[in-house]
Parts: sequence; structure tokens; C-alpha cells
Amino acid sequence: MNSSLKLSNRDRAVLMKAPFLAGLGNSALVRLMSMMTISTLPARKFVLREGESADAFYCVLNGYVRLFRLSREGREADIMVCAPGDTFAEHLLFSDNVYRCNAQTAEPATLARFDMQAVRDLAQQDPEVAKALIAAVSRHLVGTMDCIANDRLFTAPQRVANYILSRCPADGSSASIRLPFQKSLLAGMLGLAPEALSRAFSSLRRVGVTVRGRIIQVGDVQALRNI
Amino acid sequence: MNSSLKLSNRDRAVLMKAPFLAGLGNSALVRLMSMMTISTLPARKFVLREGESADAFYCVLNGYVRLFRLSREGREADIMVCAPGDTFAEHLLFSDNVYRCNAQTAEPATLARFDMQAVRDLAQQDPEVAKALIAAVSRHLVGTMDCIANDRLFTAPQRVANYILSRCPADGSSASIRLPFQKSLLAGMLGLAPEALSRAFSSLRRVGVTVRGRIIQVGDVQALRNI
DNA sequence: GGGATTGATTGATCAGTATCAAATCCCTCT
DNA sequence: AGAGGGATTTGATACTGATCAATCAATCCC
Repeated sequence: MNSSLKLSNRDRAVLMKAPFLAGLGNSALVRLMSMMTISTLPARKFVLREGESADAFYCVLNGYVRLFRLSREGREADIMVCAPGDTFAEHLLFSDNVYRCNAQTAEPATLARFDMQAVRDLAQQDPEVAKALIAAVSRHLVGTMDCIANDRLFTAPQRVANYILSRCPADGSSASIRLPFQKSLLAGMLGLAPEALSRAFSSLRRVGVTVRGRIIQVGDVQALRNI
Repeated sequence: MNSSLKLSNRDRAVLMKAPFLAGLGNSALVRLMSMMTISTLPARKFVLREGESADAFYCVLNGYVRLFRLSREGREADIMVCAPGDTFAEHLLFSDNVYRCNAQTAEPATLARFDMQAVRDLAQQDPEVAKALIAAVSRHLVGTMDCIANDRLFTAPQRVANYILSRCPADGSSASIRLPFQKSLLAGMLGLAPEALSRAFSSLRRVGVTVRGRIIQVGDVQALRNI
């Protein structure tokens, strides 16, 4: 875990466009960034663990971070996957003081770390920061509610289709997208075993979806929308 | 839908103890309550529908409200069940402007309605209100994340056991609880068909759980914890 | 350039839950 | 208290996805 205060240009751009920071004025931005530390982590590294005292939250600048919980027998359930620009654990600012799940990098990643207490203080005095926090937590809530509805309403092929559609340009009859991460991570996001994801992809072949490595080709976007 | 400005003593007590309002100082409280309207709804009444413009959020004062989404074929998936003291749709204050799911009373209910724009304005100028909002949304986020983890990690009997345990006093070897609503609502909360809930209860008989109507008796709480 | 490692696919089987139908229970209303 | 009707339970069946094992593909690495 290589920690530093320096920020690459690319990471800085991601940070400034992150929903949590994008709407902030200059003074709040400067103060937040002054209390931030950057770290670069290898793949599969735990960022934090369930039960640990929650004294920081994070913003992903590069790579992907997987939030998951463990059962007693050691099975894992992904709860959320954070992409560049996403924050995580920020919702513990005004509630719990213990992390409620594990966070692990899914590949080499760069994170910005924010001290919980410092941001809490800042949010108390700067309404703009408070507003940004509400927006960030709200966005996460919408995402998790969508996730529950997806899990409960749709089968594996339908969830995969929904995911593909969510990454297709809205118009156009055909499309080609590239998965930004391994299929096993996508499987976890969708609440599936990797084998089930594989089978879902192959069942989508009959509606014109072709998969080669990380490239997914969609022959007929509209056909995919009808299940 | 009988609307009024009056508040029964019981409803007022619930409102004041609701997490969203509990921490507020007097002036914020007075202003919020002045922009609030109370309504009493019969069972199975829709409070709001997916796609409608989101111009109010609600606090449940009495009864239960079910938030759910519909599939194209008309199947329903519960996303959250709100008990007295819970707010819902408040997370749309600073993000979306359209309701993302349906809300329906599960039985006769009393709700406090808050105008979205009015509270938005109030939150902008009163940091205490903003903080209360963050806390409310955060609490919901924790709940939905728990829900995802439960769905993905546990079987039906385990989820039912978890629910029972969450309503048992922490200590004591035996316990007796009363469901505050119909079993079909519990089934939906746990992501189960009513038949599956019924079978889960009967499979818990062998660990000393007895169900008669809404009364659930637990012979050995500790045994229930081990699955 | 060939093992070795890791990730993905495929096949076979099994567990868990949905669904549909029928019987029964419980609550409410009069 | 008894009747009526919705809620719940039970039974039979089908389906979905998990799991385990084996194969295949791609990448890594001296």
C-alpha cells in the first residue's frame, strides 16, 4: 500500500468529476482535498473489514472496489461494486461507527481516503458539503434499491441483459461494449456464480449477443430490451 | 383519503420519536411540522406510483407501507417496508425528481406528508435539517445493504430466523413475539412467496419455533442463532 | 517456447424456491 | 356465537441457479 499526497493528472480529473465533489465550490473543495490522502493498492487487497472502527471513507480514483459480506461458512456476497468516481462508506458519517462489510480491490486501484471526523466537522459548518453528502448517499440508496428489485424480479439472463443495456448507448440497433473488469466481478455484482453468468451469456446468444473475452457485441439492442 | 392538519396524541408521539425528527431543535421542528399534512388511508391504497413526479416524501405514523416495483408482467417485488417512524422517498430530495417505485399501505395507515421543495429549501438554510436528512437516508442505505446481503447469503429459513431474532430481546433462552402485520407482508419483506414463508416457519419447528396466528414462540433463542 | 497459473466455459447433479391447486385456518363482522 | 371470506398452509410439480468436476483458453514467466 503505497501512500502519498500526490495525485496524477488522470486521478485528479476523476476526483473532480466524482459526483460527491463535482458540485462543490472552490473553498470546500480545497479544504476537502487538503484532508485527503491518496493510496495505491494491489489487486485483492482489503481496504477495510467488517467490524473495524469506521474512521475513514474512500473515493475510488482508479480500478474497482468490491464491497461484500461474509457468511459464517465463508461464502461471500457482493453488496456493491465501486467504479472510479464512486465513494464508499461515506454513509457511516452520521450513523454507525463500525464498517458493516468488507472492501477489497478487484484489481490494482488508487483511492482517496477521507478522515471521517474531519469531514463530519466540515459538513457541520459547510451546508454545501452536507448537500454533497446527501446526494452521494442518496445515489447509493437508489442503486441498492435497484439491486434488490433486480434480484427479486429478474432471472440471470434478464439481469445480464439489463446490465448490458445500461452500458449501451440508448439509440442504435447494434452496439459493442467492453467490460471494464473481469467477468467474475460482474457475476458477483449481479448476485450470480461465475458459471451462471457464463450460461446467461450463452443463453443470450439467441437474441444476438456475442461475447469474446471482454468484448460484448449486441446485434439488436431493441430485441435485448424485450427480455 | 382523509386529510387533515390535526394529529392524534399517539401519532404525535410517533412523529417526535421518528429518527428523522428526533434530533432536531425546536425551531426546525416547528417549521417542518408547519409544512406537513396528515392523511389517513385505508388498506391497500397507493400512496404514490413509480414514474410520478416526486413532489413529496412521507413519514409513517401508524400502519405499514410497502415500497415495491412491478415487472412488465405485473409481478411485484418488495423493496422496503416502512414501519411507524420510518420516512420514505426522502432520498429523492437532492437527486431524482421521479418516484422510482410504488408505495402502498399494507393496512389502514396514517402518514405525514412533507412537501419536497419546502424541505429542500429548509435543508439548504438549516444545517440541522440537512444532518437529519443524511442520517435518515444513511439508515435506509444500511437497511437495503443488509437486505441484499441477506438475500444473497441466506436461505428462506435462515432469513426468517434472522428476522425473528432481530425482534427478540437479546438475552433470555426463550421468547415470544407478535408479528405486527400479516405474514404475506413479512414474506414480501424477506423476498419470499407466502408459501415459502409458511414452509420456512414449519422447518423451524425442529429448532423450537412455534407459530400460531401472529404469535411466534421461540423455545431456545440460542439454538435459533445457529441457523 | 513450453510448462504453470489463472480465468472462463461446459456438463451433470442437486438444493432451494416459485407456482398452481386444494384444503384449512383464523379473523372480523353481524 | 356463528358465518363468511380472506389469509395461510399443504401438496405436487417445475424451474432456476448453485455446486462440483473437468475441460478449455489465455497469460505469465523464466
